[in-house]
Amino acid sequence: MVTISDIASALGVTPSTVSRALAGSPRVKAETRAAVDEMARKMGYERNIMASNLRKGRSDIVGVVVPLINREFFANIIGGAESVLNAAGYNVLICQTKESFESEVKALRTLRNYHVAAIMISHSIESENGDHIREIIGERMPLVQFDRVFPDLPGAKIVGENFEGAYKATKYLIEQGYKRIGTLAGYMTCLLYRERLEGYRKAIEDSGMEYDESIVFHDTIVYDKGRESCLKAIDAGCDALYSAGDFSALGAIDELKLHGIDIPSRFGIIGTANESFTALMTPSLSSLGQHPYEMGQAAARAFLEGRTDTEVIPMELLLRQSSNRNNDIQCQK
Amino acid sequence: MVTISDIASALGVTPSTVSRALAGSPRVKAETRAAVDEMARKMGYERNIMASNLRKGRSDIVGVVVPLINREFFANIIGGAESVLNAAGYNVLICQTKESFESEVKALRTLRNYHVAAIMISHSIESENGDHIREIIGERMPLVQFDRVFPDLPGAKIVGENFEGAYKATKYLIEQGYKRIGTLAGYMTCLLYRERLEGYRKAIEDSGMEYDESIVFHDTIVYDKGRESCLKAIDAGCDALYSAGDFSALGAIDELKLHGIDIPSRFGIIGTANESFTALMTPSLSSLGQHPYEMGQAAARAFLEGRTDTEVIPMELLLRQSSNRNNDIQCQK
DNA sequence: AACAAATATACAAACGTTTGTATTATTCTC
DNA sequence: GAGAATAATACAAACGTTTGTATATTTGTT
Repeated sequence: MVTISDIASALGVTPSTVSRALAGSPRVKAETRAAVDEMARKMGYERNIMASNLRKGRSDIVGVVVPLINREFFANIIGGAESVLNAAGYNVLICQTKESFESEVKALRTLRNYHVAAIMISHSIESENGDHIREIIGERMPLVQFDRVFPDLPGAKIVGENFEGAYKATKYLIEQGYKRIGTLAGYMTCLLYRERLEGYRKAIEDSGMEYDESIVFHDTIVYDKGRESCLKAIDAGCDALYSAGDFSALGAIDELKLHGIDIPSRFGIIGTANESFTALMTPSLSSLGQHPYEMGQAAARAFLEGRTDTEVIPMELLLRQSSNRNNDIQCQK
Repeated sequence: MVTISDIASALGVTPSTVSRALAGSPRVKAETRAAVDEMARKMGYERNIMASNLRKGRSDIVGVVVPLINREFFANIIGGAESVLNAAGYNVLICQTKESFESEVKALRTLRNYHVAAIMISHSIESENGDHIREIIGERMPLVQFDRVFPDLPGAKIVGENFEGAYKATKYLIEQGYKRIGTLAGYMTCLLYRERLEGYRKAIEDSGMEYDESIVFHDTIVYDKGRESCLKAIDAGCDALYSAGDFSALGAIDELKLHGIDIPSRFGIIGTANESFTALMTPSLSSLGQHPYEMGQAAARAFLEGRTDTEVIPMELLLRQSSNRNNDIQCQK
């Protein structure tokens, strides 16, 4: 590996001059800089980032911790964050926790050992509070939380418009004439699911219906749970569901198909997250879309600008067949 | 930040002893080691990986370069690689090229500057050969290529069973009684698409059909191209397509629906990659499934074991509705 | 008890940068 | 052309580890 010292001795100058030349410092003469650049190119020099970071006492790595990397939602968040961070000269180290608390602790430790420039995290389902995060990253490391956030932690937060979104989705089901609307509500340890549930509740109550605990299905976010809870919902006389996730909505649809219950004429359903399969299935699944790419960008910008406020990213109700009882919309992709 | 020197002075020993104690070296007395561990824990010490790596002249980061992170196929490869690498004490730095040659060069440079332990790459579509890879990473950096590989580069290669897979898929369409089978063939700059095309060709010729260039559609791997080429295929009298990708197959299906051509009775289609939407759409799309998770694991193991051979991962034909003309299979998920 | 062998720790250099300070070379002013 | 001001470069320490060698301590042998 060729170092700045190699370049320095090749040119008969000192490493410090080479370092400054490569950094474009005005303290080195233009012709010297040119000579250094030329020699660096010729010798195939590439700066050792570790050494550089060590000396500078900082890193150009931003650590991103997500529950699952193969969820489109998170993959797109990472993509958005990456685009902004790369442009600002940062690299992204991705850790996935697979929804495990233990993995999350391990990931945070690793990132801390790298002395990363910042940590961006969406916590795992198993994490009930942010104590471990606070404890591991300390006071000085910039922290940005996105999507799943612990409100009591310091630092910026980028969240979806969960309350309003769930309100809109539920309201829409009501307007379509569905009479008994349940919800697949997700994990109550996560603020965002609590908010969605509140939005659902408000919509129900605002339209004079009764909020009925017996058709609120908790912890329902994966496919199997969706099927299971849908069966209970059918038995409880529901004719619609607002699901706080797309995968549970998918399970519900398969369960409905199994029972020969037509969607959307006899049963309506709206999911959340706008995973790409929602548009492709039959019937296509209406979904409360997030904007993950923008969310990732916002998280990155919050770090770059040193902000510590909470930013709310709008959610958009994407209407497809699964909730189109009155057949009054053109189905979009 | 607390360093080994802090621990050392707190205990009245030298940093070297602390370093050895923490590394579990037999050169330090058991009680000293215990004291050091205790003090490290008490002071909240975490090793500075940058300094460690710099001194040791090596890194515990493995760089993974993929075209797109939000493709399930690649996300699962990353997941597989990560599981093996994490267990071996490595961390994974992910770069996505978005199919751009320029980004690929930049990513490789970055990883080289980090002096990563190894580079695992699936090259972008724009990369026509591996010269830039060879040039940037030099002789000494371990290289593992997966899925999209340049055969002339040194190092391990993990590839799908492309020829056999495409052969199987095409053969199956023939056995279902389709008479004029075209192919959405992908990019001929990629070896894997050339191999799939060869498999298709062999299957066609083996069954006494004529290999017809006019129904081989190149560069067809994204949705829009799939639609476009499918239209041409219809005009050319095709009644089936083997698509080297799932997204192009999806486009084709939408085009067929638009023309009211029933699938699978009047037109059969099989895609490749087993993206999860294939099982969810209607009609569900038969697909030549890869095993990306296993592929990622294999790539990681090839690096860990220092292998430089080529490993072939089987492909599995997943039969669903889109090719089920004779209605002779139970549709699986 | 004296010496060798072993064990345990200390010393110091090194990894490749960056950067504050010191030194030398150049330009300007009168 | 002497002195001041400025520009350009050199020197050296530092970032936090690791590790080869040297030193000090303990143990074992006769």
